[in-house]
Amino acid sequence: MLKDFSKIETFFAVVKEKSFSKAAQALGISQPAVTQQIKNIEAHLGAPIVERKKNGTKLTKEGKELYRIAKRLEKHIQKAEKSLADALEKP
Amino acid sequence: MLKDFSKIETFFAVVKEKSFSKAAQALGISQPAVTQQIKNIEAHLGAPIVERKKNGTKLTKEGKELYRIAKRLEKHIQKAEKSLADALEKP
DNA sequence: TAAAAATACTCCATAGGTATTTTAT
DNA sequence: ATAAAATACCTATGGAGTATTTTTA
Repeated sequence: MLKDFSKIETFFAVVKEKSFSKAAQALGISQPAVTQQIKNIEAHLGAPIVERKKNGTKLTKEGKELYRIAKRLEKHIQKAEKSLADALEKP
Repeated sequence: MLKDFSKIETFFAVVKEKSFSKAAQALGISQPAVTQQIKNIEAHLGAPIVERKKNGTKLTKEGKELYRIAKRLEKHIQKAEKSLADALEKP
């Protein structure tokens, strides 16, 4: 699941924007695409991760756990990407 | 790049098996699929990562760097997956 | 009733398959 | 000569788009 991290970034955008449509705008994709990716994640986890409200979205308990864990992993990925870039571009 | 880690796992299989066709067998996919994924990675990095020999494969300098960095990241991903599973299944 | 999300399709890109050719020992 | 990788081609799946309908504050 966390292996295809690009889907998780859609989730991050939803959390940040507190809205599916604003997340879509921020990501430059359509709102249904955001809906679909969030649904994919929820199907995979077997639990809803965000409550959809008209005024905004709110994370469920599971959503909060995912956020916490995925944010931590994101840092490691970024560090690894940087290590790789350094290793390949320096010599 | 490291965000879609499943491709990297094909690379790991090639390293472990020292062969594209054996890696394919181990992964349950075809040999051309392995070739394609390795080529994708090489195109992305702008450098070859494995030398293809009839008797076996050998990592290039860049391949060794990728291996080292990706293996490290793999541990973090596994830890994150476990944390997630624990967080969702325990309550 | 007016926004935001969900649904229903359609389309396209990419991953993977089979068959075959090329390469290196 | 033979085993392994590359190439050529085809297919299918999944991600994303547009249009529309359903929610909920």
